[in-house]
Amino acid sequence: MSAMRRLPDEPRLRVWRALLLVHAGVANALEDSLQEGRGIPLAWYQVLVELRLAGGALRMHQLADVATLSRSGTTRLVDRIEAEGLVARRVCPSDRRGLEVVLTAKGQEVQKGAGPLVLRGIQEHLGRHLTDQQAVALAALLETVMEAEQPGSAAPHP
Amino acid sequence: MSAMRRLPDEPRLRVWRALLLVHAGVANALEDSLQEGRGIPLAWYQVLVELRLAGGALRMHQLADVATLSRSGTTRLVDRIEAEGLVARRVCPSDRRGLEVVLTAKGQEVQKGAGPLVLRGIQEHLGRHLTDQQAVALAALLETVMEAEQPGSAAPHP
DNA sequence: CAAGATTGACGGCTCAATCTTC
DNA sequence: GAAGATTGAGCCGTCAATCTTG
Repeated sequence: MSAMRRLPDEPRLRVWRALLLVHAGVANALEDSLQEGRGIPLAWYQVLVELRLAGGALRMHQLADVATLSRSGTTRLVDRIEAEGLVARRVCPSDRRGLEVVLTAKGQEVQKGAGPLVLRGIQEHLGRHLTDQQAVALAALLETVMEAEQPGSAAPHP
Repeated sequence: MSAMRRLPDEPRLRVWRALLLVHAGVANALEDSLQEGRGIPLAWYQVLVELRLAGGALRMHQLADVATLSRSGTTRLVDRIEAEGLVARRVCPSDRRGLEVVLTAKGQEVQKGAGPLVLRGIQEHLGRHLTDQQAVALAALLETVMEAEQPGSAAPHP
């Protein structure tokens, strides 16, 4: 074999390297699947999901946080999704500076329709290679890091 | 508390959600650290590391693979890094269609200098929250998925 | 004609500056 | 004046088309 490449021995370096590759692989797969199946990018689906998880509405800056996007990036993203009628902007009743982004009926429909595609993609490119026990362990480990880095992102298990 | 958000119960969904957030957090941290400390983007560092792991040189399309980037994206990325003198293009001796990207002395120097910053960033935003045992377990789980999805990416433990 | 790499056109994101409301 | 959101300029990535070599 000619192309022998060394891997880092340090476990934390191995974690980061594997995290990069797995993330890229799954993200690309979901991107393609959603684009082909529903004609929307993964970022749109993530917005729709976050809105549903939040109960239907989020402020712009909250959406920016959960989407790990800048404020301006969120503005432009919501512009595009709104142009397709999947979400709508409403002035925030309690603070007239702010805007609420709300799911439209069409948005809920698209989100529900896209859900199975995303589930299948995750299963195909991630879950399939793990036993149930391994999946639980992996989720717990990643959530340990997530919670430590982003306290208040969400309660572990409501 | 008002902003109560639900989390998915399905372990594989939890894995994907946590993977997204952890990846974004660490990537942003490393990006900032490298930009401030060495004046280079994370993508540049990754190219330098991949070249070193490969023994000093890679073909353009090989670099595209390990960097999970398109061919054209790799062309432009190497353009910028080459303009700063960290890598150089050499015509491939065995196949005159191809180009080899090689580390320059300056590139090796920058890579060596940036290494500790990256290590510290990974430790700070990822490793710190895990015991040694957990880090090993997490690396093993992610590598299980990585190997299954990208056979030949590299041997697990040479 | 297939493979390797590059170029042009374009989409999407970020930073800094701006406007509005608290 | 600070926070919420938007806009303009610019960087970085992709896709499709192109050029060169096998």
